[in-house]
Amino acid sequence: MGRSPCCEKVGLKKGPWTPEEDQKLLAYIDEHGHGSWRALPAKAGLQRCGKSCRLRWTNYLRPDIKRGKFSLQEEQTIIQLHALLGNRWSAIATHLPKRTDNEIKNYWNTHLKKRLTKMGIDPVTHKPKTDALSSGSGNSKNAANLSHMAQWESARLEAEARLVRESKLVVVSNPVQSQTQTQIQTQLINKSLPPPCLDVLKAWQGVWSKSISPGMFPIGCDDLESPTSTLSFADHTVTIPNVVFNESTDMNNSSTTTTTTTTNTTASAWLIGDSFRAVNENNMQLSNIMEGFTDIFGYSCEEHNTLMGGGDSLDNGDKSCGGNFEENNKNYWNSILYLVNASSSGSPVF
DNA sequence: AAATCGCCCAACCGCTGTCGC
DNA sequence: CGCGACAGCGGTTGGGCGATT
Repeated sequence: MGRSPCCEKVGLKKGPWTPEEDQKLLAYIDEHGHGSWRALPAKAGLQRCGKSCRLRWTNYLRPDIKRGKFSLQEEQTIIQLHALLGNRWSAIATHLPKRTDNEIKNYWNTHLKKRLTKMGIDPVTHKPKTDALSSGSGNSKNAANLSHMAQWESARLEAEARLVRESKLVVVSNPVQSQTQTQIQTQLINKSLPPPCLDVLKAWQGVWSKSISPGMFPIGCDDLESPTSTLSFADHTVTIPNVVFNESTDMNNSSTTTTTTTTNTTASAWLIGDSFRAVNENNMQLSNIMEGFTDIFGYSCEEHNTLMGGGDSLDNGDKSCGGNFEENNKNYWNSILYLVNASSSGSPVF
């Protein structure tokens, strides 16, 4: 690996860029394109290394960069994709037009990560923190089991993400196989594979319902405060296209169709909200947690029921906010798959 | 008003992957 | 195949700035 000497060269400037330098770089790229980054600084009359120029251009000067506050939908996308991809910021950035990987990384580290942590969710695994369980209930066996399950969940999630990616690749590259792949994809969705976190959340419910008495909450939730957002619920309502898979049960035909509808929802939001709600609907602190989720994901359970068409997809006798795990599962993957499908075909990830 | 603290984010560092010779 | 040059990526840093004491 020949590591370039780059900025180690004497006389090259480091640190913040001046408006004059920006102007030079912009003018040069505007006229010639960036070409070789290494050769650019000399040609553009800049006392910078090529790497610094590239970074300045890609993270700041590029004309198609959107700056400023992240929208709610962008936040949701980041959280969902981070659950799938981890810290692969460039991959995540390909799904957020006009946002740079650096910006997304910074936003995650300074905002989203903290908010999830504050709500008792591990920002790495996107699962409820298990230490909260052990310290809150004293049930170390359950906590250990959950920890174990979390590991399996992580492994499985990775495999599922890979499957989805591969499916996408095949769809793009091989139209003959694409139908089969879509079937696999659909089977994946319909086989009641719980969405990420769901197993743990279900178990978590069990632990909580057994061990938590009113007013007693795990560490990490005790000091939970309402997130700082001042948005109203109405403001939170966002439109997220929801891919719906309609699978034919005809085994000879095995046809699978995919249609796209638009609903005001995102599946993972009410999944998690549901799990929390199921623990103890009357607990005040729980409602704070729910507020937190509502703030992060954009709407409440009640909203979800309304938005999903009066609870048609959720009822089946279950009056809680979506007790239907299969439905949750489908919607979670629909949501992820929408992101996948919505991405450009040239995405390096999918 | 000054000092301190904490947050944010642009920029840097160092590693890996890719490509051409 | 091996090597070097280069681009790209993710982790980390540190300066600026607003909030708090």
